[in-house]
Amino acid sequence: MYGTSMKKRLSKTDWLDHGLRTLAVSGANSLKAEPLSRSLKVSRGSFYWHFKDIDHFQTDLLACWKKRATDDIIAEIKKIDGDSTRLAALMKKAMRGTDDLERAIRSWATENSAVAETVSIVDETRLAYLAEILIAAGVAPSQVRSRTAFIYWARLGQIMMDVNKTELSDADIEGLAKLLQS
Amino acid sequence: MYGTSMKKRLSKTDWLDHGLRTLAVSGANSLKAEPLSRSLKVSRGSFYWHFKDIDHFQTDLLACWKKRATDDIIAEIKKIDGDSTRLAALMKKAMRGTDDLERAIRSWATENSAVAETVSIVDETRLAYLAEILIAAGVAPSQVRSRTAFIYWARLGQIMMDVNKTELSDADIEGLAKLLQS
DNA sequence: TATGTTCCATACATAACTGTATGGAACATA
DNA sequence: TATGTTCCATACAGTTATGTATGGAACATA
Repeated sequence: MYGTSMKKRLSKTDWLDHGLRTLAVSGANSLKAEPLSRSLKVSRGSFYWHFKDIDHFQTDLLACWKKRATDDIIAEIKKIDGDSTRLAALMKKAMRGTDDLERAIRSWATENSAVAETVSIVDETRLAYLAEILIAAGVAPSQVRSRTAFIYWARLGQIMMDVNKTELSDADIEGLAKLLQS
Repeated sequence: MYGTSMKKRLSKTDWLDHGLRTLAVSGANSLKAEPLSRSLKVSRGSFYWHFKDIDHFQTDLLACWKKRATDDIIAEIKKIDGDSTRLAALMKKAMRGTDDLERAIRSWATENSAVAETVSIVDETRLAYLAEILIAAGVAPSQVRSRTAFIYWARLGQIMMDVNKTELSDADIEGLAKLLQS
């Protein structure tokens, strides 16, 4: 039992999971029937049984990511009561490390308008959540919109930078958070 | 005399200019000999006369962008004396609008390590420039690194967002700049 | 206008991927 | 174990790209 599972036959979900992994690791250019089949050690017959064509596969994949991203936000919102209302706490969790899948999705969105559309919707959800945090932190209403955008952009940009040479320390984040909620 | 120039024969520079335009408009996936030749209304014979192969073309294209990006920074630095030393002034110029070429380059870098390498170098140059601005603005040395990174990330993230639904007003930027140089 | 250089068209061989059609294997269940 | 359903392999046709080889057009200059 080496590798990832020893199942003989694949489900649609198997394909989509593998698709998301591939997207994160190799980018949207690798979302093709032939290479995907190879890496799953099956023929394209399997792919074309589960999906009508590449477009449908990518559409399903995108929906899969959207649901996942949205669920994550909802889970975060449910935790808003104690600690996480503080901006610094959120930033210490979110403003660090890499996110290959997010980065790949962003890159994909640059060349695919359907992806861009979905990404835009997810952005709205996240921005709304972040705005709530700022409001709860007591940021003046007139400042909420711009600061929310600024923080969100910053995380995005951080994700797009290849290596994170500039890892933020706790003190760094506390300093920034203090500014941004003043 | 319609369209872009009526020259009969193309130079290497013509090809590279067209490459950068294509990159900005259609993304790195369109940097292929066949489509590029089509849109220039010549055969691939022209392409393969000027460039050994696709890799060499892309390498030249990347060098072209790097030089341009670096020159831009140098030009900015030369202007540091009056107005531009103020962070707000810089942000009013830089933190607005779209930048399709930059966005396409970033997306490209996600899937091509050579591109990522070059982008990383350009990032360093820009970050160093931005840090100078913050220092000149009187930001405490201990805060310079994290705030520089934060601002740079924010511009990057802004570029990666498809439409700029959240355009910053002068007041927004002045507010943010005031925070970030305090 | 003759000539060498620069640039391009065309034809060919090769590779990777798409999508379809068809037969058959694997599986669950009666 | 018989049977219908689910899943996959294989073979084929078509598309789009790469890179090379070769001949010839366009150009500058003597």
